[in-house]
Amino acid sequence: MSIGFACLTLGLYDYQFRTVMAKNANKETLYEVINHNLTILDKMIDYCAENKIYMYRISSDLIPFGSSPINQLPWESLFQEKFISIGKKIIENRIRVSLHPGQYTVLNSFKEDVVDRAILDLIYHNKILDLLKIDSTHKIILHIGGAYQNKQAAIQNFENNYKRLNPDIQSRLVIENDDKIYTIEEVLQIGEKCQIPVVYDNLHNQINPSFPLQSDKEWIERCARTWKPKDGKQKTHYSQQAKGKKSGSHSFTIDIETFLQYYRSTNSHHQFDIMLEVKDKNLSAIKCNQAVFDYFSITDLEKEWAKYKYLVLERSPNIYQAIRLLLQSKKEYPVVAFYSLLEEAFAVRLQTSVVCNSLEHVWGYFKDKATLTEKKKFFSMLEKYKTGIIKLQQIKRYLFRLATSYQITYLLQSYYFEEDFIN
DNA sequence: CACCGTCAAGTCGCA
DNA sequence: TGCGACTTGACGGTG
Repeated sequence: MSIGFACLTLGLYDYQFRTVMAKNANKETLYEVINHNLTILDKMIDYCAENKIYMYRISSDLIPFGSSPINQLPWESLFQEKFISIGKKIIENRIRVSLHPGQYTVLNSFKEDVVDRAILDLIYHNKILDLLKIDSTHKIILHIGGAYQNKQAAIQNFENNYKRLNPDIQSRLVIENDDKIYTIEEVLQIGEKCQIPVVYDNLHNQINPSFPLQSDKEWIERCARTWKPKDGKQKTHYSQQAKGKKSGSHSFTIDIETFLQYYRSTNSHHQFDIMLEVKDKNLSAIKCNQAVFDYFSITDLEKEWAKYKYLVLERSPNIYQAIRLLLQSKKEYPVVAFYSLLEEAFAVRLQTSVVCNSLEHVWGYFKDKATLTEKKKFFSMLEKYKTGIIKLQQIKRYLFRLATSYQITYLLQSYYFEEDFIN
């Protein structure tokens, strides 16, 4: 089984997808953006393989306006070879990919034009998988849609419109319970009736539950029966509620203890795949994979530690020391303790004096190389940060520029400059 | 260069 | 009946 992440990465340099606004969507711009996005996708697949992450959701934004007449570029033929080579890489590395049309793709609408656009959008998503030349174990995940004050009629509408889809699309389509309208019981009834595999989403079920209540394990077991051999391994979605945020918001990271509890209570025989929905994306995917699979070792923890260390030092020198100690014995594999300590560190509020201490540590990489001007600039920024004139982001951006110009690989490969960690 | 409004989709809930 | 919220990250104009 596999544990994967969705669409984007954190802490990696130059892995950003580009988008285009409708008014700028001319052929030249579209060509450049699609070409760029396919290059990024190719790098993402490499990244997954290198990190032993065997599941990845491809962003629907891969081809801007991919299902809209705004995009008049014959991108399928123009980029055919690029798709094929990425597809080969996906197969060679045994990575399972998926696609997830957004909330605005509504197959069960009572407005014919909305349904037409939904079908075009599913054709677009299917086309990506076709161009990659990968089979029907690589799925397209869809929600049922609106309720329109008459759920039974709306469900019937979904079923009717599903039957209008091309069998190729049907063979790849799977349906999922959502956080507002369709519960897992309702989605299962549709899936069982129409032979559509069902993806169980634990958080959606938590906030939009089906009565009588059943355990995650029970729902997952019932969903399992909707998955046929041609569909590949059963897929599920897993996320945790962000504390203090509104219901349904995904947590920043996956709490490893909570995850393992869920994992052990549901997936002890490795019978299904898990797509994580979490803000820190690839980082939680690495964490959960390392916590579950025996093909990781202390060396892999050390590699992750190298990337996290200055983020930990800038929050808690005590936890920094504790992790150093923890990883000293090369015979153990203290994966849960390691990630629990990381989580503990990220819960610590930034304190200016501690942050400055770590900034000076990082400055250590430059102090023999930097020019006098650069040195002056850094220490003047440090003073401005101490007095609250500038933000941490600004001084880190400066250090990132230095790391780039002096090619300090160790820093450039770390998560230290990732701005999503600063809040 | 930092900051923040805008974009793009369909449904639903609240004036 | 109409309009804002919902959602998301990147774009792109402003200061």
